[in-house]
Amino acid sequence: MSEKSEQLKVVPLEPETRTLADRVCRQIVTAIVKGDIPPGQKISEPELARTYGISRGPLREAIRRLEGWRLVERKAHVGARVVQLSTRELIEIYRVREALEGMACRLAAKNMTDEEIASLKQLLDEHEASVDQREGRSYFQKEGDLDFHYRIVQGSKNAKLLELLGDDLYHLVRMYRYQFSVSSSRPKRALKEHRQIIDAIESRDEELAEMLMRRHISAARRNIEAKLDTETKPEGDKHG
Amino acid sequence: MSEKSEQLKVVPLEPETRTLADRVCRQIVTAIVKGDIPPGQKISEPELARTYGISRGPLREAIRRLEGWRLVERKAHVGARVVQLSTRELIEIYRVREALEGMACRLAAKNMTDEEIASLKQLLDEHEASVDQREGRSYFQKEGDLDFHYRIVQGSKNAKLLELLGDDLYHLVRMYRYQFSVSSSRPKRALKEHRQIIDAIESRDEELAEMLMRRHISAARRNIEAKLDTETKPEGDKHG
DNA sequence: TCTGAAAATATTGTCGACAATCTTGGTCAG
DNA sequence: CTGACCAAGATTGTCGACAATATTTTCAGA
Repeated sequence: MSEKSEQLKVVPLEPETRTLADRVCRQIVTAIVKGDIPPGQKISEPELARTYGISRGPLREAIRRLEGWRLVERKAHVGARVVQLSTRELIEIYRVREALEGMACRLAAKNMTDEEIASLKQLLDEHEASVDQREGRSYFQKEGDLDFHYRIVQGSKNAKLLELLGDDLYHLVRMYRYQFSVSSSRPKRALKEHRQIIDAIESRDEELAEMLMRRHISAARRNIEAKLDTETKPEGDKHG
Repeated sequence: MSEKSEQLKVVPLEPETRTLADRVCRQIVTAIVKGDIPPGQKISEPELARTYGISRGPLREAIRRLEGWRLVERKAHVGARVVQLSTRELIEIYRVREALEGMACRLAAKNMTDEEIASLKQLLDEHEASVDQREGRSYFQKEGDLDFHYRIVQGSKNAKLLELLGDDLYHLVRMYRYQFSVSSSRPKRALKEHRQIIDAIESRDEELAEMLMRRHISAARRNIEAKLDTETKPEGDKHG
């Protein structure tokens, strides 16, 4: 028996935990994103089923969902492996983000409510405080940045955009950040760009808002490209 | 050129027909897109299992995949229903297409090979012939148009873009076209825009290519919006 | 020792049955 | 007559077992 047996069933706090597959799916996502299940690792159905204490049925359902979110890749009669992001794929993702979030930002400039804008500006204030004191940096780098972007997408009031970015891409971006523990490498610069973006949204300048967001993401992509170049170049060709 | 003897069996013609779920999934997609299973209809697992002569296991796998592609919506302990596109969702999809295909077109201007460009121009010639003689119109309206767009996305050489557009969006667009049997309503105009786009790609003008594609899709969206307005306004409220 | 094939093993795909949950229809109180 | 409650039916979620396929191991021959 549990002490908290009186669960308020009206509003489920964690969305969709009504079935075993939902719960396990969430657990596996966390395990993959945080690196507990390393990329490239094979996912054994019997093993994971034992681990989580369920049958293979719901587990396969969960794995299927992860496959839809591109977190694992599956081949018939062979099995599932956690995706291993190549630099090429990472760049591709940022190109997609530039397109989708640019549009989201344009729509947000049109559709965001004044309350949402005010709340978002407040969030940036908190981020600034976190950046100033060093200990908060990791938060901003890992999750806070995505919080900002996520709110913009929500503000676009476009459910399809939210689906594509939230389900398909942000999981991968988070996984990448945990894996390579990539720092935004210039939190103050990023924060300044965030402020420019919210200012453009506040003045309802759709054109400028989209352009700033695209430049913001494009800069992040080029930053990654440059970092990867300097890491691979000095060592020269490897498979000689 | 070199003989293609090596590629005979390497690439399977029908992708992924090795398992029951794959085959049935494909069948159901066709049934849904063509309207044999009408939108909003409940999908009964036992019934469909009998229909296709398989067990509920592979069928659930297939349904789960359709859910990932947003062709059906599922609720726990209730079941799956074929999605019913609202006008709002359709407009949302076109906004996403504007963003993604605009980016795809920009990348295509950079990455498409001369052979791909030549082949695509030839495809447009065929489309023009089809438009001139009336009997070909339906082809151009239904599938040919998407052929053009699909090739642009392929030419972007961005696998993520291809995934998102091919898996998530084009199914829905096709379904919509079959359901409402919506004519492109101006095939000659669309064809002209297609030619402008491929010209921009050929001259490697990324900026122009993206802009033209965005205007092309944006025009299609506004065309739908206008058509829906004129259809709903004059007749007034229907469910009185 | 190395190569190749065939058996052995392990994993995934498929099936039928049972349990949990939702829906439907009917009954009874107000 | 209306509304709520309850029971019966149907559907989905879950489980364990069996079949089909891929991978590994073993062993014989060169």
